[in-house]
Order: sequence, then C-alpha cells, then structure tokens
Amino acid sequence: MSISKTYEPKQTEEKWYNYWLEHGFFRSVPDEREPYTVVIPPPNVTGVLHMGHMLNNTLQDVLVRRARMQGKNACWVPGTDHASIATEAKVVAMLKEKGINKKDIGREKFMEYAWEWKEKYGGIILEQLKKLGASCDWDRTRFTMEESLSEAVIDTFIHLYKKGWIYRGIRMVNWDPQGKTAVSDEEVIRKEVNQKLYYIRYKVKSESPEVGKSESKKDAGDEYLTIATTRPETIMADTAVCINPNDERYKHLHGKKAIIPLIDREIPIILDEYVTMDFGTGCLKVTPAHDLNDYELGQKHGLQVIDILNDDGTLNEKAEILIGEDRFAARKKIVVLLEADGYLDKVEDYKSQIGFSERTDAVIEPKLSMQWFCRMDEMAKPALDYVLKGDIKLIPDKFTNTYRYWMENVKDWCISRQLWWGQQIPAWYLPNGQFVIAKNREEAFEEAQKLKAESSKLKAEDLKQDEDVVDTWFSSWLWPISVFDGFKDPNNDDINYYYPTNDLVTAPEILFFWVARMIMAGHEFRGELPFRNVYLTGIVRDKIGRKMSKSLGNSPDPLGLIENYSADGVRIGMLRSSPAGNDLMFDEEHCKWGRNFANKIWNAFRLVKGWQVDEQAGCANTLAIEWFESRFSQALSEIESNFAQFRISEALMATYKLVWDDFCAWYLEMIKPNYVDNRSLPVDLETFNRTVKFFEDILKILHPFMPFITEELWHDELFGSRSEYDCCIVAQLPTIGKINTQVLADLEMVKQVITQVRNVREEKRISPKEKILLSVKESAGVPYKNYESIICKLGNVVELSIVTDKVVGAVSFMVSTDEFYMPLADQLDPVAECAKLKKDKEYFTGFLRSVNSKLLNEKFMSNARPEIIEAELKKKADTEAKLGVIEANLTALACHLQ
RNA sequence: GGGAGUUUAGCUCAGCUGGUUCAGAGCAUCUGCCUUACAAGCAGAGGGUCACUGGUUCGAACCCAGUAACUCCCA
Repeated sequence: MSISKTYEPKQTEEKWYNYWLEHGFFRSVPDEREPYTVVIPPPNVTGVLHMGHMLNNTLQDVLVRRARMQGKNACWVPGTDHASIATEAKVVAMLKEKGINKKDIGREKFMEYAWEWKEKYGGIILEQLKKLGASCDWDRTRFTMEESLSEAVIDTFIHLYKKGWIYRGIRMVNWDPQGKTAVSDEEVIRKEVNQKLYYIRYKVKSESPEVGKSESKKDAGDEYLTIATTRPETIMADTAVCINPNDERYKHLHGKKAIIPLIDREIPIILDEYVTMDFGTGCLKVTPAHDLNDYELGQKHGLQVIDILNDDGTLNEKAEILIGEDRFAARKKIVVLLEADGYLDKVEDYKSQIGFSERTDAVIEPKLSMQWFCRMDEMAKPALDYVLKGDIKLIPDKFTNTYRYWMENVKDWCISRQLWWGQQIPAWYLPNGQFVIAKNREEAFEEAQKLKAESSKLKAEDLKQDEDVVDTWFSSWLWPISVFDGFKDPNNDDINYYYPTNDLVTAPEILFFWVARMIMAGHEFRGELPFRNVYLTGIVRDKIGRKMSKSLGNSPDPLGLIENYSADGVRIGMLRSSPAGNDLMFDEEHCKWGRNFANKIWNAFRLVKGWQVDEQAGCANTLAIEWFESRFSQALSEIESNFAQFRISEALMATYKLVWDDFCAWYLEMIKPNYVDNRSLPVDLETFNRTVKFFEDILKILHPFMPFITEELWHDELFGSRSEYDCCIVAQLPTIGKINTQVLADLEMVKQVITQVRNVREEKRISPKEKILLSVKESAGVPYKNYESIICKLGNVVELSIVTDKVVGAVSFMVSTDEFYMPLADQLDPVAECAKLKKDKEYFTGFLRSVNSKLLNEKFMSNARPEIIEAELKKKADTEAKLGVIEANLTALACHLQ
C-alpha cells in the first residue's frame, strides 16, 4: 500500500465499488436472515443528480450498509419514475428542434420517440448514484412505466373503479394557455406581482321593471353597487354578485339583481359569509368558470358557469364583446370601455400572488375541465390510523400533526393528465358517449355489449380510448409493492419476504403526494403498511438559506464535489448538519471537513503501520488500553442509541469524536512509542495487537458513513491476509463490551491534569519541549501514580511526585479537589496569582451560598428526589474543600497583605 | 384567511422526565507551534440576559399564557 502523506481517493473508489459489485455484496435474495428493506424514492428518469438526491441517498446508504453489517439481509431497491410531465416536455422540445409537432405525428409515433429518448438519456441519475457509493441491488432496478408496473397501474384503476372509488367530474385545473395543457400544482410558480385593483360599478336592477327599461345607463337616481377586481376582462363571465349577509351596508340589496356593465346581463345578488366585508368594497363578483373559489361558491349556490376563454387565452363568443382578443389585451381595452361609459369608479395599486407556468412562464389560467378522480375518504382513514397508532413512525414526529390535518381534510385526487407519456386511462367511449372501463379493447367491447342502450351494431373499432394518462403518482403510490411484483403475483417469495419494507427516506414536500398514498395503497392492496419508519429529510439550501435552484445557479455540481473532496468526504459533509426534518445549509466547507476527516484516519493508519514490534517486551499500556476499550463501548452505545432514534448526524458526530478525539488525540498519543536517537522505539506486542484490533473496529463503525476509505484500509496487510469475501462492507459490527466506569472517570481527571499542564505552559510561555516537574497533593482518590507514565508523556513531565504538604513557591492548579504544583518559582507572579485566587474564591463562595440555600430550604428538602439532594450535599462538600485550598493558598502567598 | 412549526455563541444546531460545577457541540475567530502520522495538522483561549413579558414551582432554556419576528403547509 502506498504510504502517501494524504489519502488519494480516486482509484480507491472505483476499485472498491467494482469489487463490491463483482462479488455480489449488494445483491439480496430471500433467505432465513431477517430482511431489511428500503425502496428508493424513484427519481425522475430524466433527472440528473442534485444536492437533494445526494443527501437523501447518502442517508439511505448509511442505513442499508449498517443493516448489512448487523447481519440482516439488506435490500435496497433502486429505480426511476417516468415523470409524465417533465419527460413529455423534454421529448416535445426535442421534436420541436427537429421541426416535428407532437400532434402531427400522433400518439403511437410520439411514444416511439419518447421511449427512444428514455433509453438514451434516462437513468443517468442511477449511474451517478454509484459514484456516491450507493449500495443498491442493481439487479432489481425498476421503472414505473415498464410493462409489469404499468399493468399494475391499469389493474389498480379498474379495481378502484369497480369499487366505485374512481369517477369522472368537472374540476378546475391550472391551465397553461401557451403550452395549451393542464399543469400540476407543483409546476405552478407563485410570484408576488404588482397589479391594479379596479373598482367597477354594477347597476342594481330597480324593483319596477317598466321604469328601468326606459332609462339610460347613466341616469341619476339609479342605484349602483361597486365591486373590486383585478380581472375586469372576466366580468362577462360573472354569474352573480355576492355580499356578506351580515353586512349592514348592503341589507337593502338582499334579493335584488345586478346588471353587468357593457353587456347588460342580469345576475343575482347572493348572500354568503365567505365574503370578507373589509376587503375591497364587500361586494364580490362571482365568476365560477375562471376562479377556483368562485367555482365552489357557484356550486354551493347553484350558479350558472360561463366560460369566456379559449384554450389559448383569447376571449370566445360567450364574452359577447372583445371576442378574439387575448386576455391581457382585453383587460386594457375593457378598462377603457368601462371608463368611457362611467362604470369605472377608481383604480388602486395592489400586490398579489399570481401563478406562472414553470415551463412557459405564462400566467396560469384556472380552467374547468372534465377529469378523472379517485375518492380518498375511505382510504384515508386506515392510512391515518397507521400513523396515529404508531405502527408507522414519522421522523421527526412533528410531521404527524401535518399528516393528520391533511388526512382528516382529504380531497379527492385528480388522477388524469392531458399527456401521452404515461399509462393511458383504460376508459373506452362508445359513439353515444357512454363508456366502459376495461383492460383492453376486447374486454371493453365485451363490456360495452352488455350496456342496455347499446345497439347490436357496435363494433370493437368503434370504441375510442380516453386520450389522457394517469398521474405519475398513480404509479408511484404502488412502488413498494410493485417493485416486488406484488400485483402480478401477490404471493411470490420476494413480496412475502421483503414487504412491508423497513425505512423510507424522503422529503416532507411529498408527504401527502406520495407517502400518504403509499400507505393507502399498502392497506388497500396488501392489507398491510408499506414501511415502518419514514425519515423526512430537509431541503438542501445554500449557505445563506436560499433553496438550491438552476435559475439561481447556487447549486454545486455533485459529481464535481465528489471529484474534489472524495465520495466519503461529500457523504460526511452532507450528513454533518442535517438532523431529520431540518433544512441543510450546505457549504462546500462541510465537504472539506469530511475530506480532512478521511485524511486524519489515513494518517492514524500510517502511524500504526509504521511501528516496529518488540515481541519480548511486556505490555506497557495496560491502562490506556483498558480505557480505550471502555471508551469505545461507551461511544458505541451512544451511537446505537442515536441510530435507534434516527439521529444520524449525531451518530456521525459521536463516531467522529471517538475517532478523532479519543482514538487519535488521546489513545494513540498515550501509547505512541518514544523517539530516541532519531529512531522510534518498538512497541510491545500486546499494545500493537490490541491497537490493530481497535483500528479494525473503528473501520467497521465508520464504514456506513465512509465506505471507500474503510474498505481500502481493511485490506491492508496490517490486518493480515484476508480471503476474497472478507470485506468491511459485510463485516459484523462490533458489540458493546465491558465498560469500566472507574477507569473512565479516572482518565477524565488525568486528561484535565494534562490540559492544565499545557495551559500553564501556554500562559508562562514554556516550550512544550522543555521538561518540567509536577507534584500533587491529592484527596479525591484518583490513583495518579498509576497514570504517571501517561501524564509524563502527554505533558512532557519528568516525574509526578505525590506530596502530602503544600509546595511553596510553585505554580499551582486544581483538578477537582486535588492540587498540583509545578516548581517554577521564577515564573511565579504573586500579584496575578492572588487576583486569580480571589476571583475563584468569590465564585465558589457564591456557588456555595446557592447550594446552601437549597439545602436550608425545607420545601426543597421535602420535594426534591433523594439523588438530587445527595448531589447537592456532594457539591457542598467539594466546594468547601476547594475553598479550603484556596484559602490556604491565599495565606501562603500572603495575598491579604497586598 | 385557517393550521403547524421555529427563535439557545458570529454560523449551523444539540440540550431526552424541570434538578450533577449546566448553558453545550461542530464550524468560524483569536493566540502559540513547520513537536518525525497528519499545517487537510497540534496545543490552548475568548464568545450566549437561552426572542420578549408575565405566571406556575423549592427550582425554568425546558411547563403555562400573552407579545414579536421568521418559516412551511392548506385555501
């Protein structure tokens, strides 16, 4: 192995990833072991790796590798989803470059192009995941549009339709008039825009029709009401004016009618508490065809729906005026018309949120259309129970509230999309408009013939399949079942063994779209939950808190990061500060930190590897070894507890500290052989063997976080020869051993002594190379003499002597109640020393006072738990002892004379 | 408009059932070191009225009420 001063990750990563693949370490097939299963949240097949994927998949890999090392049969199923909208957009764009229009070539030809495109560019992201070290079972890679998974989608649709849970209905969709397609809520970008609020007067129809008839519009004496709107061009689509029934200003309008300006159409004035009295004028124009809230209001009051817009955003003949004008041109023109006729009261500036299409940047138009829906109420109930009962845990659990709120107010799911790339809806229309739901044309024809109204002349070719496809989530919600072919073959070995899966790692944004629906599907189709724990990651933001996005250009290239900082380094960097559910403020510095950590491990390894061994020598480091052994077990139990609570970043931190602080900074320094005559002395066999074993255990606990460097070192000859399949990736994690709490406690004291010695050196400007003497007057029961060699080595002390009397004229410090002396009379500054002592005295006196006040408080003595009282008593005793020492020092230095 | 959450060191966050000499960690900063594994390093230090105001309690960063600021979700 190279003994380069720094760790060189590049070749290592490729070498070991291939080795793992070739030896089938990622492969999982059912056996007698306990399964541990994770399904990947399938990334968009057209996507490329971004920082969110890095975080998400690093977490999954840590969990999977750890499970594997716990002896479980770990199975991580990878794959991609077909992402209808995104993929279709890319294919349409590609065709457009070739001068081809989607509509001209027709559905079949389009699908050919789309598949071709998918084969060529799809799945890049899975290759990228390999660079990160993802230990997926690649033989199980699935795609939501492959035949078996598509069949599951269609079967599910038919199943739910038969149950009466799928229906057709009108719904307001986000319409992109430029792309001429509906887009999903997630593809609508809301921006705050400066607008105008137009106040428009509507004439109120007078009681007696014959009078009103002859009057001209502008006659004085007419009664008017004023509405406020940002969209004056839609007044022609109004079908009511709504006021709050409690609004005193408008009581006189109850039961009357209003007349739309310019087109003179009569509309009712309706009453509803929905209207906010103090917004605008308190009179709301109701336009059911062009506003979601108005639509609902219209439904409630049985209003007519008048749609005045064409698909391209121009006005149609129902508008009566300005026909053919674009909606924004029409807005300008109608304002002029209204003003000319005296209907425009005033115009105010106004800010509001407007939706823009992510793809075309066109202003989104709410538009009514016929869509397919899936009923959610019955499926939501059991899905909610799984979480409320704790069978499924959301991590962190604060998301349980959000989940419950959503599930209790669940809305039916619009599952149709006006696209071609996806599973075509299995609805077949008869010429008379009736439809049947069936898997294919033949079955549909059979069904159709059963319909009463159908004539016997019907032929199979007369049936026309629905043009739309189902929502991509309608595939994704089946994912934990369909990847194991649980629909095609509900009793196969894989599904029986791997399902329910264990943990799911995903983003909170899709808790509803995806997680909740998977739980519903799991219950509906397997009668079982799909997973037990849902770990919700945060959003990866840049260091000043902005979401990473292409347009801001603030997202680093993940593969570039791996190139610069190694996969291990980037993994550590991602995990460093990302507790579950919290956003991660990403900074490249974190990756640097990860890289440095890898380098630290590398160098610790170089140190141990370079040692000569003296097989004859007796063990010189019994206490150090015993201490680290206990410390290791202690840390291991912290790490396990962190993992059990999914505190992954804390588990990493505990591992990091164990390795860097305890192992490198303390243990290795304690046992490191001395340097004499330009040569390192040999280390005894026992120390060497134990240290090598420690190192091996450290590699194991590091492996889930840093798979590459650990595997590389694992195979070094330092650990002897290994068989082909003896790899770190499948090594069994160490178990918690004996913890000698006495040694741990003693060594904490010893560490403090060493730190204090170093501290005094720093203060007194004594070089670390200069040897010093140290003596101690101890009272706390620490067997310092046993630790003499450690203190001497780490503090560069010649000798530690135990004394029973105060040493005069020495620099002193205290550790607990033990007093240490360094004979540095010439360095002694009595004035500074006294000042320090006085300050200490003041602090401890105050402290003692507060302790005493507790002990003298009857309520405290009667209410506090016994161990609390005991602790207070110990505080009191220790503090009194300390004050005694301080007092003696003050006297010795004659401070009171100063 | 409805709901949820957050506020602790310069930054990112821990702090578990209210009680150890309890105000912590990492990073950043500052000081001193090219000490034979590591300057991608070593040794040391300084930093906080726990958002604000009240309340409960022997005792509050923690529980309760109110206020303020910010974030997210739904409409």
